[in-house]
Amino acid sequence: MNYAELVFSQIEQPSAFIWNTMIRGYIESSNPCRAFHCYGRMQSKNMSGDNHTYPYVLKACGLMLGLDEGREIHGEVLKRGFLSDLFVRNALISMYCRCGAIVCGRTLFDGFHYRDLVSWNSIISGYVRFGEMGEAQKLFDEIPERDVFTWAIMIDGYGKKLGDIIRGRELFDRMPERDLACWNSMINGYVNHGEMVAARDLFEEMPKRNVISWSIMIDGYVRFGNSKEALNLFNQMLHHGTKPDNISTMIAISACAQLGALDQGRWIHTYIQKNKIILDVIGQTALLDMYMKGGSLEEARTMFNRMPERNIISWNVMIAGLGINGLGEEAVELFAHMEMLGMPMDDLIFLSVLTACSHAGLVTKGLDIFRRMTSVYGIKPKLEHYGCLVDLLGRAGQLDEAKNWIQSMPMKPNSALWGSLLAACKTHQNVLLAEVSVGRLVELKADDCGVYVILSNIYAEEGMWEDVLKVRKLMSDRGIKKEAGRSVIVVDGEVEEFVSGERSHSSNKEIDLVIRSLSMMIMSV
DNA sequence: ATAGGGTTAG
Repeated sequence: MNYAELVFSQIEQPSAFIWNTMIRGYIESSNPCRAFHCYGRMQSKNMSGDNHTYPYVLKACGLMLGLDEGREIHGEVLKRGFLSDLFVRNALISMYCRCGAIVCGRTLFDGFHYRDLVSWNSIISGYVRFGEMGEAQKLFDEIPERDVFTWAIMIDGYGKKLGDIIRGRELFDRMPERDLACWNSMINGYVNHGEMVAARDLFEEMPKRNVISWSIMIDGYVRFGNSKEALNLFNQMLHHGTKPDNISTMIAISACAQLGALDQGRWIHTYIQKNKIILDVIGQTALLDMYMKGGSLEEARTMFNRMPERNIISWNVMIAGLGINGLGEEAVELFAHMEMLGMPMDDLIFLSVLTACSHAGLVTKGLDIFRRMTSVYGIKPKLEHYGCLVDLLGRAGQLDEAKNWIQSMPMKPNSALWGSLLAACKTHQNVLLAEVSVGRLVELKADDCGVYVILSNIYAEEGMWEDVLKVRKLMSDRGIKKEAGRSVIVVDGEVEEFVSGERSHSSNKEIDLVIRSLSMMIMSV
């Protein structure tokens, strides 16, 4: 497109066809705003659009959700008598439907008797987009003939999160011939409803797959917490010879991040570079996150420093990661840098920086940031922020101060908050507050083994042996057991999950795995 | 030329 712009700028008087080509180019490179702007330039050069221009420009308006701009074009269409053109009319209907002005689209649809399948499909898709399946179904029943688009639009609508997947499947089974997009829509419908087994069945059954089919499945597994299967599927996709694109690689990276699968993540990163896949900020942030979650602070730093564009989430990943790795000072510095740049702030960034403060024992700094959060940025602290504050004060031994915050906070403390207070009580030997915390944890049904171990340790240190025994007995009465640590690595292209204290792997392979995953194990504990 | 399929990260 850059090259096209260069050539275009050298043409003295571009024809309408050339203008149209430029506008189409912007749309195809997902730049509808520039497409619209290009049309503006065309007009300012006293070039008027032809019957091909309007559908393009209207599509741009629809894509950028520019209802006002779309109305403007509508006016011109009327003025120049293009409303009799079916293509232009359909484009107007589609524009209104995309922008949410379905009534306007419907008026146009009803106002003319010359309609084709595109008119019908456009208006049906408008109702589908805004969840009005009833009206969509009505039109679907009235339509004189249907093509593969018509069916696909309906299947897609029923496959939405709140849609009726059963009816979607009925349509899918009824339709005369299915193309790839229909299969993908149906599978995506199951994924949206969390029915991964049904999705997988269809996926295995479908005659042909493309990168979108694979992405839908891989994304589904990531979304429902089965990143291990997501990575297996991603590897299968490569094996099948389907080339991943920016979206599918990004999904795979987030799977790696979720698993802490650093090696596989690195491999994908290299693959991206080798195959000249262009990742946007989001994809790059996913990589950054993957390195952070994989514990490679150095690679994360390099990634962050080389990013041409960073948004609040990129900063957040960095600040949170530094904090978790004990580099609170650096996290706070980064946060200060953000403030200096006048970056927009949200509640999550404060959560990260407060966590960093508490891990590094930066009490004064943390309190200051907490105060500025409301006074300067107008962000109301949530339960999690109070949790950070309590953690911060607790770790620093200011247990009474922590207790005061708990008492004055406007919401009910949760188990994480009591848990962190309990941990602080252990560090700073406070039996009374520890007992209160355990009491609350029991109330919240969050009394796992760690809670009792801590409590009995506190008693032990105070020499309160009877209480120690009481706790131990309570534990066995309640059948509380120690939970296993988990970690995941990739061996010979297979994703393996590890559960410490469990012998699920064959013995010689297991030894190999143990050696190769030692560092992962340490990190996951 | 206008209508349908994966949009994501903390």
